[in-house]
Amino acid sequence: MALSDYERPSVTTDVVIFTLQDEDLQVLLIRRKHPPFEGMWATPGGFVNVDESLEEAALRELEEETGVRDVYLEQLYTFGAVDRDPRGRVITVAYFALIPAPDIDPRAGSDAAETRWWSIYDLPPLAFDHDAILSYALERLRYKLEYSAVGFELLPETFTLSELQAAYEIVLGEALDKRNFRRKILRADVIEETGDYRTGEGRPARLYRFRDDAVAEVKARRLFP
Amino acid sequence: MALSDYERPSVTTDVVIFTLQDEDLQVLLIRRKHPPFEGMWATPGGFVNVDESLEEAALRELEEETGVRDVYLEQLYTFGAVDRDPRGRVITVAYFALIPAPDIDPRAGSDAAETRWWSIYDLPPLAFDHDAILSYALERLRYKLEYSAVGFELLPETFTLSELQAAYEIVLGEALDKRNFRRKILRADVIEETGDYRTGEGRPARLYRFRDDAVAEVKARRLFP
DNA sequence: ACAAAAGTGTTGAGAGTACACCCATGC
DNA sequence: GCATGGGTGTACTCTCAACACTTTTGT
Repeated sequence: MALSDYERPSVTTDVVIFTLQDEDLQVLLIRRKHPPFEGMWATPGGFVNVDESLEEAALRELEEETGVRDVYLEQLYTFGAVDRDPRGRVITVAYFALIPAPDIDPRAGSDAAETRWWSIYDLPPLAFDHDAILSYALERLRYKLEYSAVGFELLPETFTLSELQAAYEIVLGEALDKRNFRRKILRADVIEETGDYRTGEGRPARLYRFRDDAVAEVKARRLFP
Repeated sequence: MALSDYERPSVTTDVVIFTLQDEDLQVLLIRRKHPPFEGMWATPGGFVNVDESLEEAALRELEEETGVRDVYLEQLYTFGAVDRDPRGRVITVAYFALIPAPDIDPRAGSDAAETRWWSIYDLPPLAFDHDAILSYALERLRYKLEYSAVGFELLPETFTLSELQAAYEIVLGEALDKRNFRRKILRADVIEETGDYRTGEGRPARLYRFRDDAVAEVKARRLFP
């Protein structure tokens, strides 16, 4: 049985790139300047070369569009409906990336008329099945935020507890109690003081950093014992 | 940009098929009768046709090997390392399936010299990266068991609480407290009595069934409030 | 002095965990 | 009547959730 006996689908990766900006959770989208879906918006993505892994392809897309490397990247899901691309059979392996706000440097991609950030809560018309990809990415991000420490990937290296809490509130879409938040995160032992303070209006705030050696997954509450 | 401008990888689905049998968690494997990895064991899988979705391909593989339909099937992960298949670039979308013990009917597949069940805890040498696929599948199954109700998919339609507890113990690989298990599962309100009893040695046991309308996900304990 | 944001404790409710004996049936 | 598996309750600990005032700085 030779591999060449089969008609092959095309394989792409799409990367949902999240960041926090303007007190909002935003994603990077590219306006398509060719049919199909001309003028609609899409997540950065492209074909997987035969000599690169899926993750390498996703990282390449990410760097092409944002210039960033070494960011959080996680495989999300593989979308493979027969008719998801009218040009032919295209299977896409979706990833999501989290980048800290200051590292932003969007660039116009080769097949894009325009590249910009959009609020995840207020999206333009999307090409292909990218609405499903984005809503699943948001669901996964919220879920992971609740039982792991991915939230730090959206913040700069040092941050105040108020900034951290605001990040969680933006992503989760709900207000959190300040005292409970602080007690819980400090007890989780995943951050440490830098010793510095951030000044501004009001009382200066202690700065913290994420502890790289922290064990940041918490056991889920079991439905069954 | 035409789709044909790109050299395409091949795409397969592999299905990790779990069942409970002989007080053990088992997976269905096929002995390869052609190179590469001739004589080693592999999960059922095959190429995705251009006119079927990924899930349809996985269901087709599942039915070809076991004859079962309408079982629990969930996408696991997509494995896309460049060198995972020595014959060329093959990306595989892995699924896992849970089937109740009585529905077992393994059949010899076209490219298999032998098909049989193996304990997930005592596996033969595996082809490709199927050891990684199986260990990830077990991890995911255990994880889902703890916060959802997938465990019922491994049992027949009616079951006793002792049978349910034994299923959980086999999958999780640890003993559970009988009183706590019963209290928690009954309070979760996901099963109901059928009114019948199973007789045998000892006192007859109440039979239960899964409530289809049950809300079977429990909120994970949050790391952060 | 006042505006603005940082920081700090307690209490009540619910869930988890550990643990040992009686019950109903078949033989 | 005894062997076998089914079925039951309580006490302690820990985590969660709700809730308001004081502290430190800049202007």
